[in-house]
Order: sequence, then structure tokens, then C-alpha cells
Amino acid sequence: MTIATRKQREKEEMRELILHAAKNIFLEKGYAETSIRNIAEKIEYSPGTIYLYFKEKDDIFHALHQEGFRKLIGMMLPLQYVEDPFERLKAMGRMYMDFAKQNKDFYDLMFIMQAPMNMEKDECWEEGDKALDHLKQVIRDCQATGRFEGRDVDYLSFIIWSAMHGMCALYCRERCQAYENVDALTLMDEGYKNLISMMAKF
Amino acid sequence: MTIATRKQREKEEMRELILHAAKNIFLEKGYAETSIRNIAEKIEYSPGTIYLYFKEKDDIFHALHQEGFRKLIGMMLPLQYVEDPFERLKAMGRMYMDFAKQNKDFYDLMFIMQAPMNMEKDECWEEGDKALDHLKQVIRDCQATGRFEGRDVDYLSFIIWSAMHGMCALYCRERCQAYENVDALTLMDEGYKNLISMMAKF
DNA sequence: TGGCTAAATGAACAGTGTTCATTTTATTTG
DNA sequence: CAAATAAAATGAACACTGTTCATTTAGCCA
Repeated sequence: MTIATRKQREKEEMRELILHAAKNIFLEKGYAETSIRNIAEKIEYSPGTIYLYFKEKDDIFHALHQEGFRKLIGMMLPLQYVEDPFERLKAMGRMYMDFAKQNKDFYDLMFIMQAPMNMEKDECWEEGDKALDHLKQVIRDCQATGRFEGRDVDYLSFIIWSAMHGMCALYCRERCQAYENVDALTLMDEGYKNLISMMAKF
Repeated sequence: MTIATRKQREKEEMRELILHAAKNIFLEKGYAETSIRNIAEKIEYSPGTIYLYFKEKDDIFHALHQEGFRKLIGMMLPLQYVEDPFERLKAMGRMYMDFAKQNKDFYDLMFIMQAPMNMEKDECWEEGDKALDHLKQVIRDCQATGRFEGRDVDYLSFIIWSAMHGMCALYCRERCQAYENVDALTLMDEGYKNLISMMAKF
């Protein structure tokens, strides 16, 4: 094993160390409260060191962004074995919602935040595109069984995604409080049922 | 006219002056780039002065938040004369979308940002609640004509709002770019048409 | 004009992301 | 092994942030 490869591995380990610390602070305190100095302190290095492994703060969150998508896709993957396409679509929607509920901060980072988006589209959205392709494919599968006949896949996937995202985003940013007498989780569950009914008759 | 009343008027004018400057910077540069010092500089006062008229930065954005809702409600108001409730609902949806397209930053501030929400619910969401009540009422009007029969108004309004918000939020935060071959505005228009079709058959 | 109150100031505090000359550490060469 | 070189880590410094507060300035009343 050459020194060069060890050096490279150590570099990779350092990146992981930083990411691990960043993720913990981020999940605990949120984006705004996660500072470079906080991360540096946690891993017992100086702030400057972090800039040897990441070009800027957003780079770190870009990495977490990808991790979030890998997590979401990981949750979705088993659902490909649900045979009936519409049932699969329904299960995917529920999974998406559960992901948002259980990983508020990841969801925020992936779909709401402005921060880590100053990247060239191609490299930044690879994982996100994959997730969207999943959705489009299941819609095409539905169409193969006669559902959603004649509907454009792009437009249809967009409104479905929007509806799901809308609920999750309102949830993440506390706008569900507008409904004083209904608890947020119930609101989402029942809202989703309505969406399913709509799609079923569509 | 007593001095006291003039003093009070001057105080109000100063608030307006600050708000006006804040709004301009905010609409031009966004929330993060709008600093107290920037606002102070624009109105040619010292930073400290602003804290004599607003408790904190969020207070300023809370005021803009309200202004945004008044603007949205103002746009919605004429639509109450659309007789058919479902047509009215459709028009309201389109109006909501247009508002988001034309006032990206206001929309962001009103429905996406975390910032100015650290207020006691009652005073902060008065305007927002009014807007939501509008939606609920038109749904009830629809139900009076036999549409959406047996559906819970809270849940139904939530999924409709979510679908609209989802599109607008994805638009505001540049997630429409996920669709490489479709322009964002077309995506929203066509997405909305799909939503209307869904609601029509629901 | 003197006294008082209210308004405005701007330096100071504790924090931020980021840069870079300097020091420390590790590796290679003589 | 020692000296020279290359790589990694440092932390002070820069320009910024929101917010506070002792001090100065301006306006009003007796």
C-alpha cells in the first residue's frame, strides 16, 4: 500500500469526520446554528482546517443533502416490489410523508432550504433526479394499467410531488398551526387520504 | 393639534420609513442580505435608532409579512363576485399562484421562511387566518352546490392549500429545475390544470 | 435661558464565514 | 541519521452580522 493511497484515505476519513460532526450539530440545532467554528470545535481542529476539505460551508450541506436523498431512496427501494402500480404510488407517497415527519431537518435541507443550492445543477441534483425518476416511472406503470390515461407524465408528477411537498413543507415550517383544532400529523394523514381519493378518481 | 399627537404621528412615520426601506432591500436582495445596518444606511440613521421602533429584526419582517397577506387578500377580494363557487375556487387558486409568481419574496416570507414566526400566534397570523378562512368558506359554498359532498372542510382545504403551496414553494426555491425540459411557469400552469381536473372529478 | 425629557448615536459585544501568513508535522532526499 | 522539501494544521485577521447601552444631541416647557 503506497503512501499516496493512505494519504487519500486519510483525506477521505477527515471529510467523513467533518461531515459526521456537521450532521450531528445540524440535526440538533438546525442550519443557522451550525457554524464552521462549532464543527471545528467538535472534531477538535481549527476552523481553517475545514476549508482544506470543503470549499465553503454550503459544500458541507451539499454532502448532507446527498445523504438525505440516499436515505429517502433507500426507504423507497423496497416499495418497488409492490406489484400494483397504484398501490406502489400510494405507498411511496406515504413513505415520502413519513420521511418528512421523521427527518424534518433533512427534508428541510433537501427540499426547502436555499443554502446549498449554489452548485452546478448536474452534480448537485443527481440523487434528487433519481428520486423524481422513480416517481415518473411509477406513474408510467400506472398508465400501463389504464390509469391516468392521456396525462402528461411531467405535469402529473409535478402536481403529485407538489401536493406531497406542500403538506410536508407546511408541516416543516409550522404552518399547520393555522389549523387550531387539528393536530398537524392528523391533518397530513387525512389530507393525504383526500389526495389519494382524488388520484383514484382522476 | 397637540404635540403628543404629532409625536405619535412622527413615530408612525418613522416606522413607515424603516419599513419602506426594509421592504425595498428585502425585495431586492432577499432576507439574509437585508441587515439592520443596510436599512439604517438607506434611511440615513444609525443602526441603534431602528431598535427604538422595532424590538428586533424579525419584528420588521413580521410587519412585511402582514403587508404581504393584505396584498394577497386584496387580490382575492374581487373574486368573491364570481358566482359559481367552484369557478371562484378555481380563480382563487390561479390568483394564489400568480401572487407567488409575481411576489416571490413576499410569498417566501409569508409561507416558507422560518424567520418572523417567533411571535405569539394570535397577533402574527391574524391576516393568514383570514386568508385560510376565505378558502374554507368557498369550499363550504361548493358543498352547498353538491360538490365535495361529505368531505371534511379542514382536511380538504389543507390538501388544496398544500397542492398550491407545493407548486409555489418548489418554484420559489428553484426545485422546478428538476424538470430540465419544461419551463417552470408552464409546469405550474399545467400542474394546476391537472389539480383542477382532479378536484372536478372528486 | 435653564432644566428636563425624549431621540439618536455609535462604540462595544459576541457571534458569523472565509482567508492566509505562519508554524507544525510528515515525507523524501543527500 | 540529518537536512531539505512538501504537506497539513493553525489561529489571528477581515469584514460582516444582530443587539445593547452609556453618551451625546435635539426639542419642549416653565
